[in-house]
Amino acid sequence: MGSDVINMEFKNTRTINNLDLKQIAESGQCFRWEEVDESTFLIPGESYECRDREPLLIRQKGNSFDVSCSDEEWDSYWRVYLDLNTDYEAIGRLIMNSGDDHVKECYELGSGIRILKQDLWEMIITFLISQNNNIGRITGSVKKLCNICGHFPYPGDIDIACLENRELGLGYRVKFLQDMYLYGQEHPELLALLPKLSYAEAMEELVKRNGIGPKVANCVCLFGLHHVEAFPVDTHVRQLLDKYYPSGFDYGYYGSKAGIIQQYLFYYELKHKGN
DNA sequence: CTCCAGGGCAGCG
DNA sequence: CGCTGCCATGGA
Repeated sequence: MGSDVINMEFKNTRTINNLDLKQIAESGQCFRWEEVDESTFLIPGESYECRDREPLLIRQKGNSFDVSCSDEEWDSYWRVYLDLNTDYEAIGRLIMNSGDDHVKECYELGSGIRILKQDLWEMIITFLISQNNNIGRITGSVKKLCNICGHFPYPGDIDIACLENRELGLGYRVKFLQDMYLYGQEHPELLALLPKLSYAEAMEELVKRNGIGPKVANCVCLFGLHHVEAFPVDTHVRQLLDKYYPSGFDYGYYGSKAGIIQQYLFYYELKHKGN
């Protein structure tokens, strides 16, 4: 994909507040952004619904962003992908009025993070791979998975036997992916159904699948279905909750936006572990 | 060498 | 219900 960059040029400049590409790239929600340089990223554009969408080259200078796509592509896809329709100013005010010093510190560090609306199938597969794994290895496995067919493999795109290739580094998760790809082939209605469901209904449906438990399902809900009330608790979040909130975290205060707060907390925790 | 990573499952009691 | 051992793999 890197060779695409030399053939791309910026067509437009946009002003956007509360958006920091590098923070998002390091926030553990996307595994396929390609860092061209510290302020420029190449973001894959294909999705289950549109497999030939061009990638987005985007360069940040403060709150000014050079982008490679047309106005139409921006309005029909990238604006939603980058969650620009959500009022992050309001979330900042909510945090500042919370009386929670730790959340304020996390927000100070990662206020440019947004919850991306990524491809649903990609999130299902990616977060199946993520279980009991680390971000570097997840990134590697996803990249090698995409190299098989030149884009992220959707149901039917790959022979599931090739998932056993040790080169992919999937470990014991091979069975989970094979089961998921088989189910996706036999039940193509799943990807149309899930977006119609409520958060609770989507959770219930997702955890039926082999290898998807509460944490993976929450990540799919948060990053693939944009249920921003979803609050995934992984090993990092478990540790930070025990460390900073021994008497309990006030989820209720943030209501339907708790998942966004979770991402600020997660990013801060990751940063303070030397990632 | 052990421990850990954006966990979940099966097998217990 | 909750608890425990196990599941591949590679980097620290």
